[in-house]
Amino acid sequence: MITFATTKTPMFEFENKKTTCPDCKDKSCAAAILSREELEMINFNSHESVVKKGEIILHEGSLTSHIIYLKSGLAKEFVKPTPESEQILSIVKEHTYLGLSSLFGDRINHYSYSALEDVKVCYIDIAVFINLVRKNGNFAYEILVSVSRDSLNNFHRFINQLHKKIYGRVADGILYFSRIIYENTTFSLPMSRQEFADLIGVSRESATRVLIKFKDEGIINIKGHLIEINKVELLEQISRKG
Amino acid sequence: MITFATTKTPMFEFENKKTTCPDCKDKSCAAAILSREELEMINFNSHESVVKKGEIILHEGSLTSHIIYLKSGLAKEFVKPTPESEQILSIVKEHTYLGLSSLFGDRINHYSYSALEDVKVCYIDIAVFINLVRKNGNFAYEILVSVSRDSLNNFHRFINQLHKKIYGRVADGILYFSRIIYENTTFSLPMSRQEFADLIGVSRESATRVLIKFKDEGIINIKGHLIEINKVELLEQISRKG
DNA sequence: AATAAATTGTGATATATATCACATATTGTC
DNA sequence: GACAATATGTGATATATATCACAATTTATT
Repeated sequence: MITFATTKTPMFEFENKKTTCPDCKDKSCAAAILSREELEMINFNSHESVVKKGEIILHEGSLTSHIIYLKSGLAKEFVKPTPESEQILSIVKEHTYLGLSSLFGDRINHYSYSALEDVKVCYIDIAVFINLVRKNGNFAYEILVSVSRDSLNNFHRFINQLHKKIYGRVADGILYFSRIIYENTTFSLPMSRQEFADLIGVSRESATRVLIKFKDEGIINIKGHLIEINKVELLEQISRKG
Repeated sequence: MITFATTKTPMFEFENKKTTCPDCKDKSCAAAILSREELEMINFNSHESVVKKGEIILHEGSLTSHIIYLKSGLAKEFVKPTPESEQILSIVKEHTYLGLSSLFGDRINHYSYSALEDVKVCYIDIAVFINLVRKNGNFAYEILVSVSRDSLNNFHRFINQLHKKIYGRVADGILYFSRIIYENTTFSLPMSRQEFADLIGVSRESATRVLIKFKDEGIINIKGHLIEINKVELLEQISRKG
């Protein structure tokens, strides 16, 4: 059996865990197929924590010491191409591992993650995690499915982004929150206009202009962060056209 | 042990294999750790073929029946956002599996692949491949490493593309072929100007203008498809600046 | 509740690149 | 080798969006 480098101690203190891994109701699909013994092993080598809105969960460039599981809440995955600009790659929902591709890629975190609202995370020792992958092919298969689906989803969004003009991008962004994140035509945008612009790859002023135009045209209603889609089909058409 | 749906018969005839899998000198890193028995099992359930330049290896939208291994040559991975436009996502070198993320994602091919020159490919039955993943955690781990690294590499290119202007994109494109594909400052671009433009996400005329400008400024030499980089540091600076 | 800081929305202007048209060069087919 | 088809390079023009400046609004802090 292969073992790995010792894990690094996180810099901040953990809250005591309220639920053990075997009894956890927020397991990932992959974890759900693990045996009780395997879950106990994870339980013994992991910690749960609450991260407050706006706080960094994982830094780009840092060494992966733990695999981080987003138990509840929303986070944003982003990079800073320059010190004063930020590009948001995707929004991460609950029941998702953060940085899997970085872990298996080269052990360095390629993206940063921060909490968009107060979130619960579990830090799982990577030696234990990797050992489970190597020993349990079915578990490895489920992790492969996760990494693959994340990759496909994010690629599709990037491909769309690359060939669409600003109206299509704004429409895509709105539909992303409606369809993928909240599964509702009414939702509260969990970020500033600047962050929304960073997600869809346009300037803040341009994003605001188009949002206001969609509002003036009755396609959506806006009240601060609250967004309500009135004309779904029209928005989808704008999304398709680009 | 779990087994999967029967594989579909490929539409075209295979050439007889010249080398068995255990004796193959072009194995992937993952395949290199398989036992002789496991390699014999793959050998028994796979075929080798030559695909000519310009021919499609795998169609977007098709159902995955085989995992395809690029034994030698170059291919391009692309999508067609509209019937008359094409976006090249990446260039695939030899010793790479095609469409791994689609296989593990949802069994439908999300991208198309075509040969940029005559290539050799092996078609491996996916039931056998997936069975090996489930049974051999170390093999699964290596496949995870492959999928993760592909994902990281392609994401980085997309992130760069999204925030760079045209000069940075052309510089990136040239350096991509020099550093990643050919590992040489002199190489023959294995595609038309239109395809190069499709890879970096600009119009054909704009790509040509910048290439000619780089040539006029002595940064590169161009002779048809042949490109020679004269000022690597300057090109890298342009690449960084975007 | 007052105040400071940050965010948002708007107007004006600058600029980067796409698009269009077309001549020339290169490649493929017979 | 001749000819057709495709690719390339260039000039002119259109257009989309970024940038800048700043007033108004909202949020955070005390």
